[in-house]
Amino acid sequence: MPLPQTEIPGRLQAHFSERGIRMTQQRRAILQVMETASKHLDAAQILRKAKKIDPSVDRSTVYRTLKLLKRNGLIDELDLMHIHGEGHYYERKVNRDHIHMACLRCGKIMEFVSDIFENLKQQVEKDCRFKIMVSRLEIGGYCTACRAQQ
Amino acid sequence: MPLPQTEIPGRLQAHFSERGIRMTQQRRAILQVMETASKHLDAAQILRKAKKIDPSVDRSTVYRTLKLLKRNGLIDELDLMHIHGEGHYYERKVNRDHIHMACLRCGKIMEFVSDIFENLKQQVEKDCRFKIMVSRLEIGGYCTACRAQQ
DNA sequence: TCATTGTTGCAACCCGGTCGCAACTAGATG
DNA sequence: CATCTAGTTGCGACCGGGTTGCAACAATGA
Repeated sequence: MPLPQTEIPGRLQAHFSERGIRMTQQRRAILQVMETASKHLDAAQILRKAKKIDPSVDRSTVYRTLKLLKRNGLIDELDLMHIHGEGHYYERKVNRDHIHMACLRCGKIMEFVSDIFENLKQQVEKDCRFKIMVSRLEIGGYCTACRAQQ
Repeated sequence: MPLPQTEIPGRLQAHFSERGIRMTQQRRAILQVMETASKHLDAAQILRKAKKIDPSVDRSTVYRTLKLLKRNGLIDELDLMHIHGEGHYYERKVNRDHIHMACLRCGKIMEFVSDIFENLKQQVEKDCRFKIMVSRLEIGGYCTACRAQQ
C-alpha cells in the first residue's frame, strides 16, 4: 500500500534542496520532527523533540526554521481557537485542506475534509477574483461526547 | 431605512443588562467604541479610542472587557492571518458569519458572505455531530488589484 | 582546500496579554 | 436616601511566545 504523495518521508528535505535552501544538522532534525509528527505541535514541543535528535538545536533556530517552512508553503500555521493559550501550532501542508474543530470543553481537536469547503474556496476565487494562497477554517464548539455527558 | 437588527446602537449595552453584568463608565466607553467601529480594531486601537471617551480607561480593563465580550459571544476574535504581527482583532458579532480575506501584498482585508459557508457549517454539525459555537474562516492570498499590477 | 555566504547559539529584547492587590463603585437592600 | 458588598478598576510587575544583533561557525561551489 503506497503512501499518498504528501506522506513520503523526506518530502520536506526534498523541497529544501529543490529550492536551493541550505541543509544543516539542525534543520534536518526539525524537519524530521515535522515529518514524523502525529499532529499539531507547537514551537516548544518541536524544540523538545528536535533536541532529542540534535541537542544543539536552539529555540531561535526552531522559530527561524518554522518561518522558513511557512514562507515556502510547506507547513500550515494553526491557532486551534487558542484553546490552550496564545501560541501557534504547525502541521505539514497536505494536498487537501481540512477543517479543524476544537471542543471547548475537553479540548480535543478533530479534523474534517469536505468537498463543500473546496466549493466554497472556488466560489471565493471566482466571485471575489481573489487568488487563494492559504486558508484556515477553525471551529470551536462541543463534541459528541461532551454534549452527551452534560 | 431601518438598521438591521444587529446594527442597533446600544445593542451590546442591552446584552449586558439582560445578563445582569454590571455596567461601568469604562465598559460603557469600550462598548461604545466597539459599536461605532467601522471594523477590525486591535486592543491598542480600542484602548486609544476608549481613552478619548473616558481617559481613565486602562489597558488591562480593555483586555478584561474584551474577554468578557468574547465569553458572552458578543464579539468575534480574528487573527487576519497575522498580516500585521501577532495581535488579535475584534469585531461585533453579527447574525451572519463572514469570511475574512487578507491580501498578502497590500494588506487589505475583505469580507465575504456565502450560503456555501452556511451549508458547510451545517454539514460539519450533521456529519461530525459537533455543536458549533464559533467559527472563523480566514484566507490569505492576492486581491484583484495586486494581481493586476504585477 | 579554501572562500563565500548563509546559518547558528546566545542573550537581550519586544510586545501582547495577564495578574495580584488595594482602592473604588454599581446597584441591591432596607 | 444611606448603607453594604461583591464585582470592577488602575497600577505595576510579570509572563511567555516570538524576534534580533552579533560573533562564531559550517554548508556548498570553485
